[in-house]
Amino acid sequence: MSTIQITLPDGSTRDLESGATGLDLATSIGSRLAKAALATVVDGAMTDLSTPLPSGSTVAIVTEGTPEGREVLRHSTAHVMAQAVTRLWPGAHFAIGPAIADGFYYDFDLPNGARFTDGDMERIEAEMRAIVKENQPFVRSEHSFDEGLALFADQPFKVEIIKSVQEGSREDLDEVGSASSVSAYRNTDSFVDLCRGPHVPSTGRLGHFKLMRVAGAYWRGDEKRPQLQRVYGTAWESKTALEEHITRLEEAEKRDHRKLGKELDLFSFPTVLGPGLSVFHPKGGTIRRLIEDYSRQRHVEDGYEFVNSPHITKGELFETSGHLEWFADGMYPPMELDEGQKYYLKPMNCPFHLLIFNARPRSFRELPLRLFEFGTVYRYEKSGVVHGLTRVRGFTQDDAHILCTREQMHDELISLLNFVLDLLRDFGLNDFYLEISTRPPEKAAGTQEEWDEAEATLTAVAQSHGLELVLDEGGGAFYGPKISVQAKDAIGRTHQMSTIQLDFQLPQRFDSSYIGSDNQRHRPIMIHRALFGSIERFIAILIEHYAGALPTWLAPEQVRILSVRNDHDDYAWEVAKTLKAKGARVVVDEASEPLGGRIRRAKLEKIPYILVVGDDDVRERTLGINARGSNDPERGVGLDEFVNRFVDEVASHGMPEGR
RNA sequence: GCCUGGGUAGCUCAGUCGGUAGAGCAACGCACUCGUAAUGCGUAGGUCAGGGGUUCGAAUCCCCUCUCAGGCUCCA
Repeated sequence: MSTIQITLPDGSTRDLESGATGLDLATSIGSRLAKAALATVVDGAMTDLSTPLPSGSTVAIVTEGTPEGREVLRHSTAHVMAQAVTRLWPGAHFAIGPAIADGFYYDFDLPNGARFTDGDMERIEAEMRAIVKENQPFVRSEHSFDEGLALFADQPFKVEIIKSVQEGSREDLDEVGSASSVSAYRNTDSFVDLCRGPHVPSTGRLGHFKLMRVAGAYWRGDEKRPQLQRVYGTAWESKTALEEHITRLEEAEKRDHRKLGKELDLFSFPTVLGPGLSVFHPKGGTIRRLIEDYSRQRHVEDGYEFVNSPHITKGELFETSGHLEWFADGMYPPMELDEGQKYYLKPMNCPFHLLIFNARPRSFRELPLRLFEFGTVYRYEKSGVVHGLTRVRGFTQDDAHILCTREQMHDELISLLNFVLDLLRDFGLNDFYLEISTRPPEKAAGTQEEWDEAEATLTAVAQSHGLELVLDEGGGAFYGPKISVQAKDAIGRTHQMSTIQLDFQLPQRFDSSYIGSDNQRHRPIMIHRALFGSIERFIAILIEHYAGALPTWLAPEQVRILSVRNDHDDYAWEVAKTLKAKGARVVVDEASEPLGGRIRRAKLEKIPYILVVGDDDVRERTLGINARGSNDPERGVGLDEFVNRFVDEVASHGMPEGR
């Protein structure tokens, strides 16, 4: 018997009998590894544990609990679900079933137009558990295209995939395995699925899964093609990992800004207004005012000019800008006046800012001109897409347009990105990465040099911040490249925050120009930028980031003072007066009901500081401090000491020290 | 826009087989005056999302509309 030599990831080598598989390799290393093994990576490509290893290859064992291991496990679980569905609904067609973040899905088309209901989830799960118990093997086979078409003759979606690969489409290569043949995995005589693999050795290796929901999904993601039913599930390597995942979902749900917005009385969506239209209540309005005030202050410091524009305009403006040509679907239909004049609600502020620029001849000496506005815009989002404050039909952008010369573009972008990151950090968002969208391959406004310079500058600036940079090749709009700042929140979700977009197009459409030092007219470059994106969305992200416990400087109510008995009320009001003189937002809650109940209510409202004043405090001019996040009140703190602490914390944008 | 599931008091929810509407919290009133996460008693609060239908009788069954949630598509 000949032997083969295998190199392990650590560089060591092992000799195995010819024909040895990944499982043999794992077994030769240790029984625990063999038990945890799910698949192998042979020279960088994932294969099944049962595939014979080629001599001289470098092999890594994929184990449970690793990202690759989970992917294999989830993908295999998707197959089990497809089998379960075909058992329960004979004749069901299945389309595509990949592993995704935290789980998997599979798309189905049930016979006779049948639909899944929520109650079916349990039935399918039970059938899946039976399949797991049967410990069916995953057996790989390779076929020619014709064999593949015959094998899946009763599965039209699979046939379509095979045919499209056969015709040279690369889109479905991942499903099939290669451009010259198709691979399939068989679990039983009656269930086989087209698949690239790899899979776990047998269904007995699975089991820690849960079906989450059913949803409609278009075949091929195309709105015009039939809608299939997608079943989502989550799957993990152990019961503990599954439970932890469920707990994380519950945690995210607790942070949901729509839920907290209601509980904390910040904003609402009165149904009489229509979908995607919000009202801010006093507390939410306070948060909003604080965010806007701070933003205004920073913009003044950074050399922005404040402008203002109306919410409606004649259609001509958006004809000039091109919005009516390209973006009409996203706009509210026009209001038509008696004379036939059409007025539109504005979906964007940029054309107005260009009118301001164009209002009189501009000199190069005025550039860069930075025009800022909290501009409220209206977009007719499709009814199914509105979501809390993050996707609405009426919202306010912290919108600015910078008009500058091409020579100024570089420095302007550098200072702009610094400004953005600095501002976001002031709100406690610290974990960023950047995404750069570059020149689209087909048509693009502006010269190649302008694009190159803009892209190089954006890249250099991003790198100078040491931030992770994701390239969105060719993803820019035709009128200019874009950089967007993605921020990770406290539980690791990413949100698109700021966008900085260069525009080589709009100044041309509006025939904007400035007079250069050469006494000639020149076309300015325009930079669109919104740092919060929209204030509504930014508030939503902050609420979720902080789980509603906003830092003291942003808390609508910062301090609540509770008197122990009514004869402490006067002192409570005196403390309130002292704090208000320092700008604090304070409420006094007099002793009309027991202290415990008042403490509880204030805690539920996530107020940063609850101050309790009783006999000792009136006598000594002190306070009892119950800070948010703490269940261990501090007694006998001097009033002046607290005031200083509070003022420092607000100035530094800090949080209460909940011990 | 499409698919699936919802909509009962301000909030969170219960409501059996189709038989005439319930709880807790919040609100309001009275009493209680208390040192760190729920004081007690009482009062009031409903077009069961809206409209239509079936029925002796509808929160409950059927249809339409509105709206919300989760997805899909979309997000220049």
